[in-house]
Amino acid sequence: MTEQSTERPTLEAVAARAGVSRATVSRVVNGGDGVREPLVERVRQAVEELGYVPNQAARSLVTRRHDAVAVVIAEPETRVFADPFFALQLRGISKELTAHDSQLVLLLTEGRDDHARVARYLAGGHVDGALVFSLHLDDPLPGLIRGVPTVYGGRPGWSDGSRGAVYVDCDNRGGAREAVRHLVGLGRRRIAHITGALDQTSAVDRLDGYRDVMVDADPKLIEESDFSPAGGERAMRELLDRCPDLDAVFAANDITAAGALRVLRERGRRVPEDVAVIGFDDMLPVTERTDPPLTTVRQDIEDMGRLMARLLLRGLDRRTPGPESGPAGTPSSVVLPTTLVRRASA
Amino acid sequence: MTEQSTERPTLEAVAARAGVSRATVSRVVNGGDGVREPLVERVRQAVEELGYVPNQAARSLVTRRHDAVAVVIAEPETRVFADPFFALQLRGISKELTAHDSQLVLLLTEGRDDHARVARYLAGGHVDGALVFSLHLDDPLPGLIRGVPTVYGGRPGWSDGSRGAVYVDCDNRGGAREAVRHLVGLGRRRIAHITGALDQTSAVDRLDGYRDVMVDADPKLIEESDFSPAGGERAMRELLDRCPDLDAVFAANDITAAGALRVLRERGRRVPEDVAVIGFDDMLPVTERTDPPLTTVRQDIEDMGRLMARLLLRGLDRRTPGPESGPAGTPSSVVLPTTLVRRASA
DNA sequence: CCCGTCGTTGAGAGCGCTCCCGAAACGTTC
DNA sequence: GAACGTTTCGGGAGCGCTCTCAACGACGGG
Repeated sequence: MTEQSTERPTLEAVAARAGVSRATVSRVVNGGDGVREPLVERVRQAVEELGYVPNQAARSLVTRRHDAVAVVIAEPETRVFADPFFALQLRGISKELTAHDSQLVLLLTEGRDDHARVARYLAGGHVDGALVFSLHLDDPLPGLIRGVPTVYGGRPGWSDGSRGAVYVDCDNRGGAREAVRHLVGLGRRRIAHITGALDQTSAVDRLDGYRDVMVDADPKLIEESDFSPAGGERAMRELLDRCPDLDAVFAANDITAAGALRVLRERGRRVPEDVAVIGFDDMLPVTERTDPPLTTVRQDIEDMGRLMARLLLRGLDRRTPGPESGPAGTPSSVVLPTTLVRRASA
Repeated sequence: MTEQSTERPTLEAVAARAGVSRATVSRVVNGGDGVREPLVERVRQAVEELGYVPNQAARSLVTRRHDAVAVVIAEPETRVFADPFFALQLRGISKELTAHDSQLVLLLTEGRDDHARVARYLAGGHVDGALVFSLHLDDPLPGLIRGVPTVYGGRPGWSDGSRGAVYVDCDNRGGAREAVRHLVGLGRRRIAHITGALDQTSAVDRLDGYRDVMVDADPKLIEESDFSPAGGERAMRELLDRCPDLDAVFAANDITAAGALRVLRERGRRVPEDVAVIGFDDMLPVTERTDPPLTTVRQDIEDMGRLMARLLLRGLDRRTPGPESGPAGTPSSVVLPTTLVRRASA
């Protein structure tokens, strides 16, 4: 490991070199308003020569800002690693934070009762805000988060109507409706649905969308699953046994659909001739590699991440100016549209 | 967004409440050595009552420690999201850091020339150390990192012999040897190899391992690829066209192997009867879902992450005690063993 | 009985920065 | 030309913490 470099220069050192006061250097470093041009130049040069970098610790000690936000991923392992969902979202978040010179502190919960640790960290005031992925109805985390501006990824599912929580989600219900309508448009009548894990609002919303179109659907056409490939396979087998006459399947996400496709092939059903299949998410590595390529409902996951970060940062900015900028400053939730991507499977 | 909570208590406040000095409270908060038991108790209670949490900024200002390490992922998008490699490694790192009360600051590079930003951040002394994934031979990042203890994920590939860099890697070469030997043991003679991206040491090492066993291999049996599913498909087609008599394939990783399997099926070759296939990594979501299930070389990715963090933290501890603990304190690189996991494909 | 020693506590300096405020320099206006 | 803004800059306090050092008893040995 490389050795620690020599002593880092301080504001004081820069001031001395530029022949000005600490205060002036500080002003220049923070934008340079109210400092005359020649001085600005002199200070800039001194900063350059000494390779000065502000000490963030000293800075946050007085400003009480940290230029850092926490990203909390409180999912059980399964989903996090089964599909690149979070990776994409992180990418979006990272881009937005970088653009605002903020750092990303990643908190992964380890096991069931690790929430307290995360809550304590957030309460400790080490970050300016938090982006929380907590899509499960029974998740205790939201209740534990106090005193930290928070934006949720996906509509949180607590019972008392998401009491003013800010979240970013995609139009799960609308997207599901569009998918099922498309199947109807193809002349399919026995359209099955493999649900996601119903302790997540996304799964519930997609099911609702399905029901919106299939108002008098045969309940036997609905099989509960869990967003996993194995779950998709299981559900597909179940459905085929129960309703051999089904002619279409709307799966709650792509990897579930991929599992369904495997079972359909195994059972000798042709896709899309015998059974049309539609997924959800449009995870490219999945949808483009299935056989046949998967028709699906696209949501722009990276964009959701970016938007979450933007909402949070905006809320943070709002609390700086003026005394009590009021609730007008708090941003509200956003629901992003989805689009149907037609490939070969439906 | 929830409102910021009220003013946080300071050391001073705790001291006042416990009727002791700031120094004593500090001692108790940091372990309590050299403070008599009754006082410790009184302070502990005051801390509890006020809900005191140390201000990390103030603390690092004087200690120059941050209890945070940066994780730098400088991969182009493709690989990061194609397989859950980094997600698993992050999990391992996170576990180890959590156990040492350190935070994880995630830095994703955005695009080609974002290295400077990362280098600047690391040089800024905001973190105690860095874990860097930079597996490409031409990556400028390692050269830019100065003055921050760093552990690399995967053997860095710079030309001048990894000048003392500390890294954690798996035994790519040995694992490849074992895989190819296994194929030989199955009686296969025309064993092809689909390489990974050869600007990464892991790909080079696996190729070397293949060559170790196939000392006089027909060069036509080696096809260069890039670790991607699409690349695997392309390479497999190429190989089948060039060497129709091949009876086995060792692919540089699992998703490449999955691509190869698709092409083999498409071309009517039975696996493993006509062509045996082995992958590398043992990414469960991939290997267990291919048809047939994939024989592969397992590396414990999460463990690699954990080990990287442990190495870094150990190096950090070493620099605290005594004046000049010397180079004996610097940890050295680790190469983890691999194991062959037999499934149906070979 | 005095003095050195040890263990325990508190006072105070200072980490590097921001920001308030007052001084200085420079117009502007009547 | 005096009185009064208006910038522009520096002085200095202080953010919350750690850590050195001195003070202070208690205690045992000479």
